[in-house]
Amino acid sequence: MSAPRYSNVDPNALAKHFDSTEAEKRWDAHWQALGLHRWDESRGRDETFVVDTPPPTVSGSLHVGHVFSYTHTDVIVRQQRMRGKNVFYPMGWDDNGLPTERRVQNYFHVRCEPTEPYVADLVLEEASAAQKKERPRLVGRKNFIELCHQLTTVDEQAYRSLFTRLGLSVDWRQTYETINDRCRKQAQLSFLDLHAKGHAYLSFAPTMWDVDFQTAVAQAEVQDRPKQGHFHHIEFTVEGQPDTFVIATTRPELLPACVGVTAHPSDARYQHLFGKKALTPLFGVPVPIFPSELADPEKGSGILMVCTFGDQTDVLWWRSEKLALRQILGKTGRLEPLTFGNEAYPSADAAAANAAYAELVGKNTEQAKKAIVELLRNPGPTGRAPLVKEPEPVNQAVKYFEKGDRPLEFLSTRQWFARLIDKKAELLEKGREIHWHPEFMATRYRDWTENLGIDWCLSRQRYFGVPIPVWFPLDASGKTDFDHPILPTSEQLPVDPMADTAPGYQESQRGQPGGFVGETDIFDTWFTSSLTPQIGSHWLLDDERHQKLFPADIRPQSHEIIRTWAFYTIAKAMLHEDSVPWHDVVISGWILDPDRKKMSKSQGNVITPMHLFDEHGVDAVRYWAASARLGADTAFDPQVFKIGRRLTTKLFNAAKFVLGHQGEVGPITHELDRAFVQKLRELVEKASRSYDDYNFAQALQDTESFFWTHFTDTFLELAKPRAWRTADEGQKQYSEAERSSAIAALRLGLSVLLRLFAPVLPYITEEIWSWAFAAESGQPSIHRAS
RNA sequence: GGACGCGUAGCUCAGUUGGUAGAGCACCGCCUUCACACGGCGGGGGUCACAGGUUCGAGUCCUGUCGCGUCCACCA
Repeated sequence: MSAPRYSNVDPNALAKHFDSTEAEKRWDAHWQALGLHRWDESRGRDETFVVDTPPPTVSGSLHVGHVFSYTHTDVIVRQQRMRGKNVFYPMGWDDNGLPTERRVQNYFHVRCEPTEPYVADLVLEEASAAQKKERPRLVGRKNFIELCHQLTTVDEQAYRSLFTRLGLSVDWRQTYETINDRCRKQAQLSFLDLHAKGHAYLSFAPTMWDVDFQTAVAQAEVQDRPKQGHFHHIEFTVEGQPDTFVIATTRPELLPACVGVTAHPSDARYQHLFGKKALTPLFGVPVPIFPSELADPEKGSGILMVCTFGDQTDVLWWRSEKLALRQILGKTGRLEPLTFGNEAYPSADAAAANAAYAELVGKNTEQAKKAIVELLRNPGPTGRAPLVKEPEPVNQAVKYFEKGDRPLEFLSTRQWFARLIDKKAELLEKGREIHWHPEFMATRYRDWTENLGIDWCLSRQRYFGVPIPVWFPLDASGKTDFDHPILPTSEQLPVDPMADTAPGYQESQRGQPGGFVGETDIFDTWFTSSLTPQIGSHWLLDDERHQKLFPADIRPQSHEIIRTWAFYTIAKAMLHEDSVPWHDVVISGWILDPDRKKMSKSQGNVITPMHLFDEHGVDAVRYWAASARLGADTAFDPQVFKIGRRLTTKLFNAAKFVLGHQGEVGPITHELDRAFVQKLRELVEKASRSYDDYNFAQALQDTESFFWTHFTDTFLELAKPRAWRTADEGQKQYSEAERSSAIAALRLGLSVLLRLFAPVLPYITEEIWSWAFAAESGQPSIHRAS
């Protein structure tokens, strides 16, 4: 048995300082040559670690928040790889949705018009200022998608170079764009599966509608914003009675859409009115007065009008009381032409009602509000003005589309939904099967799921996105038969029903009586995003691969999209395969600027990340990111980069010392050395436990603290005399055994600490590893050393 | 209005099952000794948001209050 060989370095041959930029390039190339980050598809599920990477929205803007959260994932991934796991770490680009749609429209000065035919050889450049003054060019959906590819390819490159520079150990062979053929196919397969299982349905029902984007929106895309409104106190009369009462409303313009009046059943002021009919002022429309527990006697006058539709509660009352549908608002948010005195809009005085409505028609809600207030100032049937006093300001919370500028309206439109309300119990159960990091984030999922009010509205009336793969037959009179949708086979996907012919028909039959029409709507972008685990695993396209990659191990994401991305992903996995999509969710916090505000582009406080790498070194930036606990918001603090930098420098210098000693390395026999090794062992156990719990911040802190306190400040100084083995001025002369024990302990300590630091500081640790340990261990990269 | 998180040194943050308050930065002083001045050694600095409670003992557990943040909430 030959003595093990040990490699040394000549400290004088090494650079005085660690050149991080040069090392980053060198080791990136090394890892690429080794294929270090590649997923090995031949290995089984149990030895594989699968990441459901968040596909960033490709819009060309990158900020330090990306650096922060993606580093968290990479630290976890690198640790798993060192544990011997076969890592599947893909990258997706989310180029499906409104941000891309807007950017492409702007850049090329085009508009998507699904009815436009496809132009095979369309070549467009960035539009000039002069071109942008003209009308935008109309292009078909397929051309629009191609333009999207053209533009996002550039953006993807920018993202990739940032992520590469950051040292993300992504397997770049596993990339996808959410709008590419395969993802569109998988989204449409998902729909076919939901439809076949009865989870997807078509409904003509009131849904939340954005009048600017002119599309339906889902509950998850809605946010409340404070808004100042005005209470308008309006007097109603009662049919066949002398009674009157006053309602308070912030939306007087919906008076023509009033279909009922309600108050709390125990409200003594109004009990005598229940069962009677009220007559609306100006329009003289008789509407039922009914009691409802949902009416709050404390709000306004305690009695209110129900309109189609002022808000979500109106929808509830409309359903439960089977009230009439009088929809005055059109999809553009303006009051549509209609006639009072017919069955839908009955009136005691049709002529007066139509005259009043003529003042409102064509106006938007704000304009109509002003106009109707003026009308209500005129004397009514009682001889008094229905507007009994001047409007009073009131603060209210109003629902907006998260990307919209005007309040949402409730319109009755045709939409596709996925059934979720009746599956809350199962959804909650799946949420409990998943481990949330930090744990309290599970509450957000639970609360959202428990309070879900409406099914998932899947359809959007937009142009760019994944088309809903459905056609409808037209009957002999040319009327659309929505009850018998025509679906493609899975082999035909992806399809665009506006461009592709319905199965069993000729293209010439499009729009003709007895022919067909294509569904114009596209999917909610979350419909595709909620499939990222299945997109990674090639669900329904490659069964063997799917078995090896699904469910995934971790889903990294931020907390504000628990109700959307996490929720819908859980819902999809449950509906499709009755499975969880992943076992663990790791939630990164936000980066706050020094004033504790969230960094965002719109607030102009974004710090672009690239220069941080040049200035501090990638390892130092990663150190900053990894110092933050999962779920905790962190202030942007350049001071922490400096600490990270100091750590890499110290590692560099300590390694120079430890590995600079020539000669044999003996067994660890000295008492001091054995004590050190014992402490080292305890550190490894503790840090490993932390890493296993995805608590890398704790592992880093413990390792760092040990490194400074026990290694450099204490043990290294204690071991120095023996390592040098000098006998200056009467000092003790150490034996060869004492010397070689010290060297062995120092090398062991360094090698262990390097490996504990490696997930966070991949470059400096790889650099030092290469000096000696790579040759000794036969493992050319520390990132595979266990 | 509800839920969740946070509140510890001037700043950024740790504080495991309760057991005498910690680190780094910043500040002050000393030291160029052969891994490192991108260092080392030493020092000052805190009513642990506030008020009660449990306990021999509370930064830690319980209750309440205040402040900050996030998410949610039926627009009268």
